[in-house]
Amino acid sequence: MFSKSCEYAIKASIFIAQKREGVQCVRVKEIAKGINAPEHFVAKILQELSRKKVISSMKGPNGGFCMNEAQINKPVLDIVLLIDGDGILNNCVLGLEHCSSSNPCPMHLEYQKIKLSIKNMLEKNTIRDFNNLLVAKKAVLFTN
Amino acid sequence: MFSKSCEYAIKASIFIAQKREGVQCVRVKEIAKGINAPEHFVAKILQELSRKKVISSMKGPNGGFCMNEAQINKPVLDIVLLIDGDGILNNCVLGLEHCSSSNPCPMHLEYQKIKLSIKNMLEKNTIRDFNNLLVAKKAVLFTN
DNA sequence: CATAAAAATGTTCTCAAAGTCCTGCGAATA
DNA sequence: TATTCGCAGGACTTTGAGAACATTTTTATG
Repeated sequence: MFSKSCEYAIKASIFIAQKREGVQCVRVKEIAKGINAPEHFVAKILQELSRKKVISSMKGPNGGFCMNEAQINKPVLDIVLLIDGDGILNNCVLGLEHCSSSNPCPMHLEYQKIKLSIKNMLEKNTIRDFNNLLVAKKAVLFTN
Repeated sequence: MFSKSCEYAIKASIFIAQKREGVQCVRVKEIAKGINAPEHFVAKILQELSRKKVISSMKGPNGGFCMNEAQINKPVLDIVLLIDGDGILNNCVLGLEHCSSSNPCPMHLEYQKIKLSIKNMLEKNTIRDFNNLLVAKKAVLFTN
């Protein structure tokens, strides 16, 4: 479904939202541990998210990554589009180059419904929504 | 969604179902052309499908691949499970090793619905269903 | 101002999936 | 029974995502 990068991006964002108390920043190392992901790889993804203003960053001592209210309230779709592009919403399920309702592959019509429900789900759920589940101990970000 | 192998497997199966008039076989070369895929790679996938009885094969002159009635009436899910495994139905959307309703990732509940609709779609649609669209000229297997 | 901490940047390494190539073997038919 | 066509299947190459490493830049603070 998502690329590894995108999985990490989503998990990292939720993790930052969760740890963010006040304006405090979270360091890469802590994030990587918290979501059980390779540190350097996560660092690179966070840079990308930061450059595109999906999250914020502070250099220097006590620096790290953080999110403001507006960022926390963004739909998860924003992250997905940024990291994986819109392929998940547009690509043909059978890999045809030009597959559309006017020139569909055999599975197009059926798969269109799936894509819509995916889009819907990613649009209506924000980082905050998923973070709330975490805070309420109704979900976890990593397992052993 | 699917691996390239799986895309080719589905397209090839639909193509064979479509070309199959009577008991005639379709050669690899023709299949590869018809679904716009690398011939040798398709050959390998078709061997796999044939070994697992999802399609049939005939050696020698006028040989090739074909499908009987029972095979054509199988749900597409059979092919997907054979080539890609059940990951598409079971894997965690955020890549957690042990993600379940009793120990869910934040997106688990929402994504569960998507997975169910995918399973449903792949179960209720047979090769024949998709082939029918092709025959009715309401779909194509490759584009330029 | 010096120093240390942490993000930013860019390069390189690794590995599995995708794709290609090659040779052997079996079946059909003239 | 020999010849031809096409499957069987292993081995190899390519490609790109994922991951690790090294260096630079920025900033807080003593």
